[in-house]
Amino acid sequence: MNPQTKALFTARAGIIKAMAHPTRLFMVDELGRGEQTVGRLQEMVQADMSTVSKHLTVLKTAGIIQDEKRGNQVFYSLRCPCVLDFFSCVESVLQTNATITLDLMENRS
Amino acid sequence: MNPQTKALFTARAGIIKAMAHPTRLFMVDELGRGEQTVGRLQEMVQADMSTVSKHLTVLKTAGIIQDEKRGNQVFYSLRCPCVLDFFSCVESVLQTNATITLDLMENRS
DNA sequence: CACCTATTTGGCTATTTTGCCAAATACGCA
DNA sequence: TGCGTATTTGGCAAAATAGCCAAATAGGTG
Repeated sequence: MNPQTKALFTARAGIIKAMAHPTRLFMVDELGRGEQTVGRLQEMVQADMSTVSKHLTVLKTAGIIQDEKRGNQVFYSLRCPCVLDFFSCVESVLQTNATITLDLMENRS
Repeated sequence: MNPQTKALFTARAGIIKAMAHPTRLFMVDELGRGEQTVGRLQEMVQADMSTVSKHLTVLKTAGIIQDEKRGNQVFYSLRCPCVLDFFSCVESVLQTNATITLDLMENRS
């Protein structure tokens, strides 16, 4: 990998890494249904408010979500909704994994 | 997040996390062009053979790639080629990020 | 079997990531 | 200005990840 290729894949991996956490993935999924405040998201994921805020910062820094302050609160929304497309592939990988697991349990190929 | 939802998103994040590394992402991209041996991949990424092997194990454990031993060597290939679809969205996020950056530099909205 | 090539595994340190608490900041309102 | 609510930031300890070396394993061949 030459330096440019490496830089390219590091940048790409950065986007993916931002989604690579259960809480952040959940929030992306949730934001796919529309904007939410930090407080609402915190209720849903049941973690410390500061933890939620930091996760949101990670997603925002990656360019996946954006924020808008309105009055007292901050509304987050997806900036690139195409990230929702990840889910269908992820599901199919999980599906395949599950199928193989069953095959093994039942002594099939 | 109830326990089941949490388990679901942890599983989903696991797949994504496996791709969230420059070297692994590069290898997935490369495998999108066809199977490769560990040695060939190592030449391309220029890392220690054991490092490459471990990265491949991560991808394999996640169910993204599969291996097949033929004679002396091990051939890896994509198990779920849909992961290649990630790239187009990732590119569009990077593109959007770059655009915004330019806007900022030029004092536009 | 002895040797060579290809790959994986064990082990260890350095680095990064998480998540909590406490403190700071921002905003609206009396 | 002082107070209450919403959110971010600083700091830190625990956990997870990355990458290297050395050693082990597996296959092929003379």
